[in-house]
Amino acid sequence: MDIETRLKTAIRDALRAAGITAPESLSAIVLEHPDDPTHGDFATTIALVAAKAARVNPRELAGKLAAALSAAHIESVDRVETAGPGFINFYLTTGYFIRELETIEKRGDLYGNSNEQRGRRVLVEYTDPNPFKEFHIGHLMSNAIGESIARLIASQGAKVRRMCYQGDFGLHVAKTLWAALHREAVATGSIPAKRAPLAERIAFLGSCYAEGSRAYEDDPAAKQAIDELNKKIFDGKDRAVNKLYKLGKKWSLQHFEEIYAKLGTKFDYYVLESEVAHDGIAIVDEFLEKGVFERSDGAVVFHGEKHDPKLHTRVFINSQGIPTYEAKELGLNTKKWKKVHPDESIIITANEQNDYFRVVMKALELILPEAAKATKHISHGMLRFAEGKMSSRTGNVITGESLIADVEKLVQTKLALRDMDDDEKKEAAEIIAVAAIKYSILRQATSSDIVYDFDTSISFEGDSGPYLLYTAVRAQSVLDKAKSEGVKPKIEWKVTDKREIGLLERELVRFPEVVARAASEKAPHHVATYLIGLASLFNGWYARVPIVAADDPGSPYKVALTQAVRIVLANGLKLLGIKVPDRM
RNA sequence: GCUGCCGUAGUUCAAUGGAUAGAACGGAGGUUUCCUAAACCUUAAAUGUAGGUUCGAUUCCUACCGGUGGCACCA
Repeated sequence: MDIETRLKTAIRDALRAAGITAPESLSAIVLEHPDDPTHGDFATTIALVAAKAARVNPRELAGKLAAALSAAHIESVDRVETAGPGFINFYLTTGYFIRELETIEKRGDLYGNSNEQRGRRVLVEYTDPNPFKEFHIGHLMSNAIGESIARLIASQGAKVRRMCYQGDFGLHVAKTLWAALHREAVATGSIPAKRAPLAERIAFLGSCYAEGSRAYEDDPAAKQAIDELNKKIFDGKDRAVNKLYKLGKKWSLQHFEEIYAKLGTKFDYYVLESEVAHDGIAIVDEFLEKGVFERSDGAVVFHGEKHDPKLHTRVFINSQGIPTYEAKELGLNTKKWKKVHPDESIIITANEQNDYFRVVMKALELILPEAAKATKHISHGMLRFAEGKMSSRTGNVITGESLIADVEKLVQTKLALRDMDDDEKKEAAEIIAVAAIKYSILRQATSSDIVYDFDTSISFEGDSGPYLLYTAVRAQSVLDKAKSEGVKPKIEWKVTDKREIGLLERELVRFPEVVARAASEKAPHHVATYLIGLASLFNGWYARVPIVAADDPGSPYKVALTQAVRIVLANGLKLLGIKVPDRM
């Protein structure tokens, strides 16, 4: 039984003994860590909450409960005190912390994991870039958040599967291909050769998309031509169009694969929109007959507002018979259900899709209620410029790979003076750059926007990814020194020691609790916030205390503590999808 | 117009309804014969406005103000 369960059980027993109706579920008993360490390791406000119903003085009730809790001699609890208006504070024993430190060393890279979600199957869909369009920094955001949530859930014992849904169908493809064909026709540019570097071919597609989008909005003739081309692509009967379509798609997917590798994501499933489009139509047709969908102006629509006034009408099949994003979403989700049958199906997108998802999920609820029930849409904020929204339609975007490359260059200048060879520097620069970017995304709650500014968004100091890496690397170099000087880490504690369990030890042992919370709330920023606090405590301690000294009897313990810090930092960073370089 | 989300130091972010609102950057001042100064130490600085619920509100409710997203054939 863990310490929190022991405390909560004891609190419930004490309440009952005091003649107060105690909550049946332990989760209703709230334990917190006081901000001020002199208030103990755990505190509960149960006396404040229960006092009113019982019509007693909260301070008296707290005193009564504390006396009972004291008398109960809870394992690992040193003493119980009351404070303020009726707080009950618990102080843990030295032995508790020493045993936890031993657990860290013993469990190593498994420390922080649990079996809380064993047996559950969870599917996470994220990143979702579209072939023929750029992989922009919004996709970077979805990837960082999705990857971290996947790792967090897996750390709690669930079987996690990752899915990437890529939009290879739809108007954006027609716009891009139209511009490519148009350029050839008017001889203003030609399609790059196969031998051209991939980056050049991708840039070509991006500029075609921007050109096609402008034409679609400004030129009615072009709009008509693009709509017709969209139909041709969907029908798949025009050989020339098919050939160009397949080529562009291949380039895009190849390009995305390079980025996933750099970011450290491995998908279990790739689903293309073209694979679910026909299923989507079939579903909509079937439920059109059953009355879920209706015809309107030649299109097939779902009147969301008929089910919930907060919802609105959306088109599922347009008047040309082509399925929209909505119909494809239904095809995708029924496919997920058949293929993976998850207990929980998580979809991560930008929050501009919130209202869209509410409508589509309502439709799914009427079609496949079990699947709708298991599905959870998590949205993240937008990466935006101070001046406004980023849009690939206008070409006003920052691509994922250019951002990584720019940050890498900056990191290289900082590594210049280090005594490392070029390959080592290059490898470290890539790891550090990805860490800096991912951390800047994961440090805050996923729902809020990030206003992007290269100079301030990607930080190397203070509350940043590189700070965490630097701390982990520094801890490693202390461990290396200990090894070379023959100081072996040893967790030992004698009653006669004058040392005290410090803030560093107290913070270290809270890691599993933080991970559990981050996993259940699907909120990676809890891990990020925790790691910064831990790193800061370690750095402060490091600056004050010499760790490695052969003639210091306390040295083996301090080396062991350093090792525990290194383990927890590395494990936490891994949950954020961040690797630690050997040196930096 | 209807509707969703968000307003915390100069700036970017934290804070399961609890004790003195916590960091980072930037500002001011300091630390390197010693394990990586991408570090450390000291210091000034904040809950949009008005009500309400509560023993207790940054957190919940209402209104207003400001920002941002969505609202029919894009994704």
